[in-house]
Amino acid sequence: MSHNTIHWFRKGLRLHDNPALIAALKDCRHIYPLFLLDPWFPKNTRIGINRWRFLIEALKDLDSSLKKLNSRLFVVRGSPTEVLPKLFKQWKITRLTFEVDTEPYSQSRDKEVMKLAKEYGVEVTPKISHTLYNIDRIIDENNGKTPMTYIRLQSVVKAMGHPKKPIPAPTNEDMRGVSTPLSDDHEEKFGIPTLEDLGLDTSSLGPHLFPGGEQEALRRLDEHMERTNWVCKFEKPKTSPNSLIPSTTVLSPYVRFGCLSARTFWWRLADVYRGKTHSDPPVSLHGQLLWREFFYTTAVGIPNFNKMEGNSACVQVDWDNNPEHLAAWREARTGFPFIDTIMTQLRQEGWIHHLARHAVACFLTRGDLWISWEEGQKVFEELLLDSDWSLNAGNWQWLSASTFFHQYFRVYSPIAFGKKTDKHGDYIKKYLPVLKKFPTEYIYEPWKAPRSVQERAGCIVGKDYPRPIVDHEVVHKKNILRMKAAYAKRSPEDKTINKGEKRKASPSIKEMFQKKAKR
DNA sequence: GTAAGGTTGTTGCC
DNA sequence: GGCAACAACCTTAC
Repeated sequence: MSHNTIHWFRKGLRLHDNPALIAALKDCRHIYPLFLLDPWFPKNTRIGINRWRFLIEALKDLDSSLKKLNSRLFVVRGSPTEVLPKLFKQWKITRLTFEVDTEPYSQSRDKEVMKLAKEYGVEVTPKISHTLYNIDRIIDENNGKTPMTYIRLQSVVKAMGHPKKPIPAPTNEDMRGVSTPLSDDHEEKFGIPTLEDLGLDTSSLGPHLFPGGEQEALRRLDEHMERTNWVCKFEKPKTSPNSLIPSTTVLSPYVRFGCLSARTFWWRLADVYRGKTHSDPPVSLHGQLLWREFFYTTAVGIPNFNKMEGNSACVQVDWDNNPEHLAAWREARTGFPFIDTIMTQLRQEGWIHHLARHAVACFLTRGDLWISWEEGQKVFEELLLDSDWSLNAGNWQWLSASTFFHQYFRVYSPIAFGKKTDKHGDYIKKYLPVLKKFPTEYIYEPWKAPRSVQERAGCIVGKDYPRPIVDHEVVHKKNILRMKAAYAKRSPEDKTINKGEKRKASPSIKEMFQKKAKR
């Protein structure tokens, strides 16, 4: 049978290692590569302007790659459950393919869509390619329990064998006998909108440091993989949070949108490692991909993963409600130059180093301001190009010592931490020009500078740059005691998500489909 | 029940 | 630059 197929792009904005797309082209007459601008996302999540730009660029790149295969991308605005049935009818669709997405909204959306597809007699083929492994299987292989430590996850996936090898992008050979019906008004009806078309305010767009798209992703991957010595020696904790040129790969935004396949990344690293001495997980680059896998797994296994309440793995903390402090943190005016610099870089450029994320996350939550990690999660969701539902929630829980990480007495100093890798404060001077003339001695704590020094630097603390909003020395000690109290309140059954019976079986979309297909 | 280990803390001393 | 002390959490493995 010759199918009319929609391949629905959501994440996975790429042609390489895209098994659902390859499946779409099999026994296919007409292929419709589709992207839906689902209003649910801007309504229920935060998408900053830099993230929008990255997405639009990724779509443009996809369209240009599809053109080379004599196809095009169809961009349609509207909710999937409304748009897809119309397209099923209009295009006489018999098959729908897409990449599995484990986020809660995606899961419920896809279940609805699969129900509709059945009504319309459309066959559905979901494929796993966003993660290294089938996340449901990781939990199954761990006796139905969510792995709560990285070491546990490592031993589970080790027993599962290597991640699958990536598959190549479709070629003109794969496209033989397959066509995309295009109308003369394709651009008007299905073209990729500009940021202006979407009614977005582009005045706060930052410098264009990380253009979106698969081609850019693969180019950057090649560039980094050529640095074999650097790749083999990579140890995450030893990279610098405040170097002027990123000390890590910054491939995360590309992996987030699926412009780069995690499996492609994994196997390219394996090629570099082969026959050489190299670092290992958790600190190696392979280790970083496994951290991603870890948080994807816990996000599936732990209900209410992006919240404190109703999240049984999460320590329940009496966080303060302090809108002034929250705004100061978000808007880079805490009075701590290291913190304000990181928040400035985040807002302008959409990326900050992992350890810089640690510093500002600790500061907002258990370190200084005692504000809920959920508030920080919202800000990162908006501003980080690589912000991802599972990873964002997981890392905020980690840093706030709410879940996974429990050594709450280890507190980052907003003054000392940055000095380790940037003694002179060059990073601060780059992003906070108001402090540019401050002598090195006071760059991390300008409020300590004598008045004459402040005057010479052309920056009076309290007037041109804020005074620190808290006394770190006092407040961090107090907060350690508050954490101690929060931990003491935990009842024994709070202490582990896996106490009691196994996680009730909730079959993945792929498994549901397989079960249906067998009938 | 206990010991070991946990990506990535800070300070002060040598 | 290395090391101990600081205070002491959790999960896992035995």
